[in-house]
Amino acid sequence: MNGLKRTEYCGRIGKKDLGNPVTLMGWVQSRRDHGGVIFIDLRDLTGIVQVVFNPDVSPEAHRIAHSLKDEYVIAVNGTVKNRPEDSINEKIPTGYFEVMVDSVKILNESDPLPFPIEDEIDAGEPIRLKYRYLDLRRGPMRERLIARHKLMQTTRAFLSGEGFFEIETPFLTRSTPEGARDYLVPSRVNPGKFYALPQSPQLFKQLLMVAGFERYFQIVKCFRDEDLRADRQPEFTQIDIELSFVEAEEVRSLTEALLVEIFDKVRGTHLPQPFPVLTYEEAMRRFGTDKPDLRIPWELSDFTDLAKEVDFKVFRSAAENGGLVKCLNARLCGSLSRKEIDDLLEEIKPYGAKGLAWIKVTENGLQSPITKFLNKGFTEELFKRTGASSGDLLLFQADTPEVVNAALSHLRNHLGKRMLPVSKDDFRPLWVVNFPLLEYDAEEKRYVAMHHPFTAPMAEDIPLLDQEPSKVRAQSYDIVLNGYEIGGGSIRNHSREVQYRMFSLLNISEEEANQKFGFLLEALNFGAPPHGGIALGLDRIAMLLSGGNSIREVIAFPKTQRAVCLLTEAPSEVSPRQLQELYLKLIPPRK
RNA sequence: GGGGGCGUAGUUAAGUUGGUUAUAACGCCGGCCUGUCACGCCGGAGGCCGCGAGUUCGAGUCUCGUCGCUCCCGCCA
Repeated sequence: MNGLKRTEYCGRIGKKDLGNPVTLMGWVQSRRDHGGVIFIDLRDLTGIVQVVFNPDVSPEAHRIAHSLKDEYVIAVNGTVKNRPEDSINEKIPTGYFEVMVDSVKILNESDPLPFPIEDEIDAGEPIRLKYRYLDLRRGPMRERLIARHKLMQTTRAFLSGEGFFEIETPFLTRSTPEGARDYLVPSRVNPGKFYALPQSPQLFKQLLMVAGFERYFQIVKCFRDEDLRADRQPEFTQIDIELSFVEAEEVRSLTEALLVEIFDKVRGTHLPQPFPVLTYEEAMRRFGTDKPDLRIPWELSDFTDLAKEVDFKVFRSAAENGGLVKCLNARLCGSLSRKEIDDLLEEIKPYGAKGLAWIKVTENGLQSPITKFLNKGFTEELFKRTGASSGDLLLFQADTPEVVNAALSHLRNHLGKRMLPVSKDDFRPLWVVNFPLLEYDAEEKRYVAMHHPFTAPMAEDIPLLDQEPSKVRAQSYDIVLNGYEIGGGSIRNHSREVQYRMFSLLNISEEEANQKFGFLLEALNFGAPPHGGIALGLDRIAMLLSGGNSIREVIAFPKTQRAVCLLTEAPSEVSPRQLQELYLKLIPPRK
């Protein structure tokens, strides 16, 4: 840069600089050439300031300014001046000042851009991802990544202050059964063997508890080779926490304090404590989901008992065959037209819904195609259980419990966000606790762990492990915010016996358990303290903090839904030589 | 694995019942302009209508297939 030294940032030019010489460096945001005087908005990390090239002040600088184009990188020397009174720009923080340029140096040129560097942009996501380094020059992207930085720094400061140690764990580790599909890494020095990238540092953090660190945390990448969603990337970041000598309540109150601190420090939002705590059973009953969005003040009510008595076949057969009949009271949605209500069925078909029964509550009574089937007892209870009043819309599902809950909770979210003033500045956290320890996997014909296989059952449910495994509740907890699961954890099994019982319920023999998890099981034999922890989804928290709809917006270099990086074009083919070194041979994909 | 939406200049979009040379805005290139800040004015270039078949005298438009992006279901302990 020929010994040039920047003396101030563009966004920080102010009264203090008036009359002083400054050297600024940055990018050409825009050029306004009046034939005579030329204005440039110069941008750096901190903002923009107008720099002025006047041929009467410096003919040489003015000549160079003619050749400047968008996103050229330049250094300017000049003097800070007040703008003429009629030229003040109130829209930018430096709008009262400008820099009259004496000399300018072009540090680098730029090709014409694929899209403009502006806050509001209408370019599509693919082009933004291909040129992510340009997309990240835009103010909103910069702010989101800076907020993410603050989130990480706040977390580190808070947890360090609480006596936690940040300890790294391996990325090249062993593949274990259960859970998500692993990303595998072939080992060159061990032909035919593979590492797996961790789905989470779960086992290592438990080993750190056995090692006596008592309080561990890590901000760490995790890898899961599963299909992507707006809130799911194949590599994502967790705030991973584990503590010894604690029970669930302590992990929860620590997590609450951390989240309160994060929301305060990063966006100045106060989260009221304590967070509500719902059992899994209660969440499913009242909201039909284990991650309800509490910004929507609607609940479900159960009519399965009464449905057995009514003359409406859809209701009665569901109720008699182990299904559920539930109702969502979409308050004040009675204004929806017949067609709008019919269209709702399309919304819930993906969840297996086959129909949608509805009742409008009007001042003149109930209006519905199904009231003629309902007996008096049913309609009386209708008001009691749903709290319905005039103007409300009651939506019914009668089907298997899974379909009923999925469909109604989707309608609750869908209609709630459409009909209610649900704000992204409104944050409603809650805990959902005591999930079932196990769920039956019909495909594999065995139980699988709902959280993970190291989760401890609730002490009072241990007797049920043999008779009714599906009724056993876990000492587990999810933290939910505005309909997103932003974290989950549990108290772990520190007893080797209980851990073996868990494996046997999962249909994993003692021999297999020893082979695959032997290192953990053995560690439990050497004075493992009672311990538990939680993992928070940093990307999702960052997304919610910045009001986004996708975690891609808070990840510097995210992947597309096909798990491709449009910037680097990863994944890519590799050379035959690389494959040979790894003793790998490709099999063409089945058609 | 399945369902929905989208794919047309560099970018974002329009494009009628299938019909002449595929439009517009921004951007880009050239010229003019000494107080603009979405600067303004004049002129110009720029197209594999995602790709491939098919129907048709004729396809951006209709059909089938395929690829890509996206949202969702399954999947994600």
